[in-house]
Amino acid sequence: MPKRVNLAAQRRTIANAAIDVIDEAGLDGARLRDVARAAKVTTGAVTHYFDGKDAVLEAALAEIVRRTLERIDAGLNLKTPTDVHAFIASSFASLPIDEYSRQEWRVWLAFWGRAIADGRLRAIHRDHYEKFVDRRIAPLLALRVAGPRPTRAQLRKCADAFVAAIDGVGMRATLEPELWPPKRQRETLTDLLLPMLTAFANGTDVRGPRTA
Amino acid sequence: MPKRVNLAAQRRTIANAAIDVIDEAGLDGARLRDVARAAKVTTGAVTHYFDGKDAVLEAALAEIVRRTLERIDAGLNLKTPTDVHAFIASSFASLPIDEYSRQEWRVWLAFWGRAIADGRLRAIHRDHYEKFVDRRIAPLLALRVAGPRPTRAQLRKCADAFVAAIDGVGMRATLEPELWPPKRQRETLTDLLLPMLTAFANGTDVRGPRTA
Amino acid sequence: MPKRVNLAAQRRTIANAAIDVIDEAGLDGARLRDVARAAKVTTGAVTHYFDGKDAVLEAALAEIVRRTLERIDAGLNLKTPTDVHAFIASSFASLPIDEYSRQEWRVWLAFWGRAIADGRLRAIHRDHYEKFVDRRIAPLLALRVAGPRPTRAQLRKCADAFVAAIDGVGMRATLEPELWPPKRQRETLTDLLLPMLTAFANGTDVRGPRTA
Amino acid sequence: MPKRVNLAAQRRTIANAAIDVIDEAGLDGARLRDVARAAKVTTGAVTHYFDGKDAVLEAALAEIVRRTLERIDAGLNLKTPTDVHAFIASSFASLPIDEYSRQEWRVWLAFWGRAIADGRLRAIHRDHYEKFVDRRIAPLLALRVAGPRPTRAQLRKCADAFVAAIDGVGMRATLEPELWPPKRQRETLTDLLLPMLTAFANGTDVRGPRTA
DNA sequence: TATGAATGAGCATTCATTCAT
DNA sequence: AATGAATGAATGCTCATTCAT
Repeated sequence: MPKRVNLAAQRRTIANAAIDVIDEAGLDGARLRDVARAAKVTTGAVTHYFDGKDAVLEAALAEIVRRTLERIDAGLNLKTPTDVHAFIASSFASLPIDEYSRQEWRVWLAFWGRAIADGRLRAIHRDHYEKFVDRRIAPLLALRVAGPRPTRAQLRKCADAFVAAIDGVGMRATLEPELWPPKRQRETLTDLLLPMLTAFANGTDVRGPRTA
Repeated sequence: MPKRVNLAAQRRTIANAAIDVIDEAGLDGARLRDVARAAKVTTGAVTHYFDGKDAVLEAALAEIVRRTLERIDAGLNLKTPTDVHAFIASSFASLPIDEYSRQEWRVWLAFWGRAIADGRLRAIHRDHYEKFVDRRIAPLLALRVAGPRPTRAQLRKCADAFVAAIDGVGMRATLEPELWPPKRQRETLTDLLLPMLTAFANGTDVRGPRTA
Repeated sequence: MPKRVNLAAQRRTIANAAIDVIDEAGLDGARLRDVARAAKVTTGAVTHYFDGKDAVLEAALAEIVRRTLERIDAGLNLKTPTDVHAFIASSFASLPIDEYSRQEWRVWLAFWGRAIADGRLRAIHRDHYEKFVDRRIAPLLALRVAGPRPTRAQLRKCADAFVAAIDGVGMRATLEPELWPPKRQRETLTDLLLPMLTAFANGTDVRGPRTA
Repeated sequence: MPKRVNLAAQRRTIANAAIDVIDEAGLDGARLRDVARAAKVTTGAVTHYFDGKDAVLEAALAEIVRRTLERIDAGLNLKTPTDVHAFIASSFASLPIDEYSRQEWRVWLAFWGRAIADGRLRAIHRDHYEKFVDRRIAPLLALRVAGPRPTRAQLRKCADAFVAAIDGVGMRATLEPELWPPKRQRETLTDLLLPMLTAFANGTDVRGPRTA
């Protein structure tokens, strides 16, 4: 009988190796040979487990997404934040604040440009944002201490804004890491979110004031 | 007497052609041959006016940056917004809300991934953000209707948050254009900026509340 | 006690599978993996029963030759044709006139090009023609109704011409199947053979008339 | 101004080089690198003049066809054969009787197997046979010394048989060159064609005898 | 005996760059 | 100044073969 291998595990190993290579060489500079070497397999093995280079890159992106969501879940499952400051603090884990998360951001960001033109990558992106937003709905709802219960649409809009703030700060910090230490990231994100979330928590986020 | 050609103009033509090609084929898929064809010159001409492919891409990015800033200046020079709503409205021009700005965003975004590893591109990026933030300082200051005059650091922080909000929304809208029509972009950006800028305008943006 | 498998049968199964694969993908496009799949065995089994790809192809060619001769024998053993028309009619079975024989011709023809440079394949070819010609000697002799008994050399020459006619028609029909339905094949072959065989039967095929 | 090259001539040079390589290594063993070397250009040049390997092989086949027809025309243009023996003798030039024609036959034959599955190659083949047959119509007609003027269909059938005879003999001689010296080829072809063409010349080739 | 995962050499192909004109 | 033919290094991919199980 031939050697029995864990197919999924091998694929995962290669995907993780691909992430390292992409981080070092960029999405363009990533060669299958280097991915193979990083995964300690041969080039033939890589094409054995994947249909080709595109499939490997796709798997790498999917792995990045998986990691990102895993981290959010880990933080959120611990305990649902009950006040605005705790909520904001829980989002810091989504920023590029340590070497591990910085790598994820670098690779994540490297895929953006390609996702524009690549339908499969775009689908993964979209899926990611959908889940990313979804997991914030419940915690956001828990923040509301006054005013009417927000509609699902309102929650979603609030989550959209929240996600945009993280992306905006995280992107900038990824591109200018030496100028954006964790402290600056946290402060900027707080500046952006605190007013909005406070208003949301108090139920004063209605459109009323804006048009009034 | 040799033919006198407008060197700068030719370089600009090629850079613009490069933008179109990058938009269509992606940063990786962009071939110098196609850039040449799009600029209606020969491949030889491209390498004649530029040191190589990297230089062409660099010029394309610089051109994107130039266009972006030009648009901001055009909007801001018209008249400095005097209230928060007007200020936010003036920022809408920075979002991917028409085909022209969408192309800029697509190409701009395509460069992010490469800028991480490429020092020259990163320098252009950094330069862009510096200018982008700088131009917001004065208009922001003009918003302040109450409270003490903000320090330069405070202004900069506020501008940072402002820029992050635009980037966060613009990025998402660029990757999911069909899900993010201009209206949704404007609303999300307003949700994010209105509370913060209102607080800033009223001078209630002090850190006090946070530590209290 | 180890499992007793019918070695020859397994080899035959694989060779037949190879024929199908060659017919579909061509001699170059034929991959050992596909042969294995077609034979419902693993790639390992194929290399277990054969020394390598060349050996498999060789076996496929040998099988084709075996089939071809088998058909001739089947037709000829039935009864030796006693007149020229019957003789010609008996040769129709060697043409690509049904899907079964068409496949044989396609594969047979695919090997010609490779046999030129490959000694082992060439040997099989040569062997085939030797047998193919041999089996025609007796039937040809039976046709002779007048004139002196032909020498073995004369018989062989006549058989050579006969075989060439079949090959010429069969090849053309294999390459242009839609233009060469069975009827056209039979007619062309008859046009070619009837005058020659009639002369042979009557003993008027001597070189004499030509020099006379 | 850049160097002006004769595009067609370069393509022809490469096609001829491809013929040599195919003859030596077989259709499968033919590597683009070797074609390039044989043509004294680089691999890049080969793909510059052709779309890819398939296009090179196609050009090689087309060149073989061109050469073959050219030879026929050369022989036929000299003077139209006026008797059967002269006609048959003129066809000897189509057999693999010298090293030059032998190479053509080897390469020509190598393409048969692939043409079965490749539409583009098949088209070239078909075209070849069409022209090959066409050029025989007039000379055949000139042979007719008695009987009614043959119809175009009759002529075509006769030409078909003629071509099949050449192919049958040429193929066999190509695969067994040491057994088929020019003399044997000529004799076999004569054995096959003389009775048929004599009947045709005398107008006794009617179907009558066959059904009678 | 039989498996099929893994190997890795070999291939076509792409494309920035060069340079004779 | 401008051309575009030619270069050739570099890469993804294929697939016969090997071999631990």
